[in-house]
Amino acid sequence: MTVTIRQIAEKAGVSRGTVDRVLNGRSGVKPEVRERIMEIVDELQYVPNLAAKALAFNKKPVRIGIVLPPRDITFFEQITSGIQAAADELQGLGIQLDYLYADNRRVEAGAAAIRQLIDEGASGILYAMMDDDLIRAHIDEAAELGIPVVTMNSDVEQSKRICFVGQDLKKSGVIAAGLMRRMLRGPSRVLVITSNLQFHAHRARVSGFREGIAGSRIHIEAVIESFDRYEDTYNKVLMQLKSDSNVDGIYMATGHIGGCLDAVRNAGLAGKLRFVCNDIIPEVEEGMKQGIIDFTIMQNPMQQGYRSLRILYDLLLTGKRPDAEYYYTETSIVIPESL
Amino acid sequence: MTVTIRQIAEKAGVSRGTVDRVLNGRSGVKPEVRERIMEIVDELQYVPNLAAKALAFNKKPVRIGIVLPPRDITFFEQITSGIQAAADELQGLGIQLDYLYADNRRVEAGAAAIRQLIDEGASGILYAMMDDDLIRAHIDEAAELGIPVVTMNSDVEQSKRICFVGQDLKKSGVIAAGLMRRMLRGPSRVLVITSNLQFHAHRARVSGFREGIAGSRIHIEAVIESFDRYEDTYNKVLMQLKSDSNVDGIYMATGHIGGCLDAVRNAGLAGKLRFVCNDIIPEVEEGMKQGIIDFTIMQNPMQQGYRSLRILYDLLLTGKRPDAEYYYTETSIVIPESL
DNA sequence: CTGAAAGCGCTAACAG
DNA sequence: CTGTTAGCGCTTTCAG
Repeated sequence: MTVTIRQIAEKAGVSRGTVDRVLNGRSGVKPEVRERIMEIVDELQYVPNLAAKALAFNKKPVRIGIVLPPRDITFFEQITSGIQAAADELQGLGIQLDYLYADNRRVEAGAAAIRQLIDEGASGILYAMMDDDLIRAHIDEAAELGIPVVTMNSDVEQSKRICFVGQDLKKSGVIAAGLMRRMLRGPSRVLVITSNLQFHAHRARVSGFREGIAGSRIHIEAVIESFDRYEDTYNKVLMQLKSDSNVDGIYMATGHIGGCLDAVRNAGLAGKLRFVCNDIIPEVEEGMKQGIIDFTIMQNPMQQGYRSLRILYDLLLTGKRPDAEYYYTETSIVIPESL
Repeated sequence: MTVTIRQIAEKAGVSRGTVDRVLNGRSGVKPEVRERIMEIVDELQYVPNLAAKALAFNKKPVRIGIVLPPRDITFFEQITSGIQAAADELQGLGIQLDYLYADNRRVEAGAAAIRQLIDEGASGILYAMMDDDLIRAHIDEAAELGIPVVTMNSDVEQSKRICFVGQDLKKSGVIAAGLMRRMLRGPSRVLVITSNLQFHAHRARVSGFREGIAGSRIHIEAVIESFDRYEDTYNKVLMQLKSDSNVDGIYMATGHIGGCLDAVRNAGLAGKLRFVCNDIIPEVEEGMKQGIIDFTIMQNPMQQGYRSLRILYDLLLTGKRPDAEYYYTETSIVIPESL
């Protein structure tokens, strides 16, 4: 028989109201009573009934605020669809979602969104935008007020967020190396392209790649910093390919994929060198179809959205704290046939 | 404002009991009243509240029976863990799970399990065992009694099961071909190994592979039927490898992977030919570590378990019918680094 | 064929 | 500090 709050109350000789107070850490219970109740709870292995809880919450649903970049950024659509999937499952289980879209190039916009959610009395926040001191301060403020914040997709480091859900950048670098090793079996030279080595996040993939090729006969010819711009990427890669005729592969860790592909095309090397990159955007699909890109490595963005919301829900409704500070979503190897 | 059963009742001038009867298709409501209520339901876009429903069901939980092969088959552990994950989320939401482990080599055992669940009054059944006429008959019987059956992992074709959740065999063959193409760029010959071409399920991967290599310079040297046995596999593959010195790759569609790996080893070809197989079992991990196997293709078995239970839950508790007859779980490409 | 009422387990507001 | 009570929305039994 499943144990209820009422049984605990009877066994402890108190009312269920009191048990509820103890269970939810509300103040106003004599310490000794609290302790006795806790003992009984442990002993009976009480597990709260979700349906009952959710139903009771229906009067005043738990509000979860979601801060996202503008809707037109396609990458986030997938994340949003994951959030939506979780929301569908959680439909009618005592929550209400408030979406806030903020300009992701202005930190003030992100901060303002958090502020707004705090003011409106949100119970939890899902934040998927850039890292910055101002943002950090706002997240910490929410945390102080007891509003848990989950960062998603890109972390806000050193903040009081409850956990981060996103990709394992280093792992994707290691996988890229594994793929290269399978395609380039003899002594060979590869180019690694990244945005900006000053950022930890960008270095992670490159260092994973380095680790991954250790012990193989693959040599990194150069690491090119492209700063995410088409021009820089195109020019630097093209120059390298022209000056150096023995490049066997390219690992595009981060940066402007279009610029890189064009450089390969104009160097007349399309399909002649092995090419591994990340994520799937139209340019990548195109490049795969043309046989320029061999593999792309994906971080299940749907899963990111799904997990983030679930974590917040579980914390808010069942009190279950996330079991880790970092939740890495599945890293998968993709070829067009596997989509 | 969310609309409730009570509002519908008021608007229709009846009691909530009557609305409930209509909503759940129970008999004993005058046709005209039923119709009027249905109209209002549509008009108001009524969505039942899950928490309330689940809570009410708590008196007499919906019982879902799960028929699985014996616990010691490791492959099924992953499926079970997926079922468990769904069960955890559904904890306290009005269901109760009954696991039944049956000998998967005896159809009578599977049939008896279904019979038992029917007799014990299960509301839904998850079936993950072999296909057979006797099984089909039992599934159909359950279906007639209004007990939905979901087949998982391997389908029971032409039965009245509500849907099937499993892998897309053909797709995995196509992916295998895509991987081979990326590793074997020149004219090359591959061996395809399968269990038994008489079965549709086994032919599917092979035909997917054939499709996938179309237009490439890969040629299928031979399709070997191994009948899942170590001996057959070992002997046939070894013989082929010895008699034929120009095999560049092996696609192990189904069969005894251990036998095949040993044949490759003893032919002195470990690491010298490209090798793609399916799933991940200890032998495969070993083969990957030794550099014999390049890629393995996986069908997320956890997802199978998770989805299956969710589908049954949604059907039973919210009345949402599965949107498709076939649910294919994600097919993913795996190398050791990506695990 | 239909209505009324009790109850699923928990929360919250109000007394005391 | 603690007990009581009235719901949350739906199902189910018992009358009528």
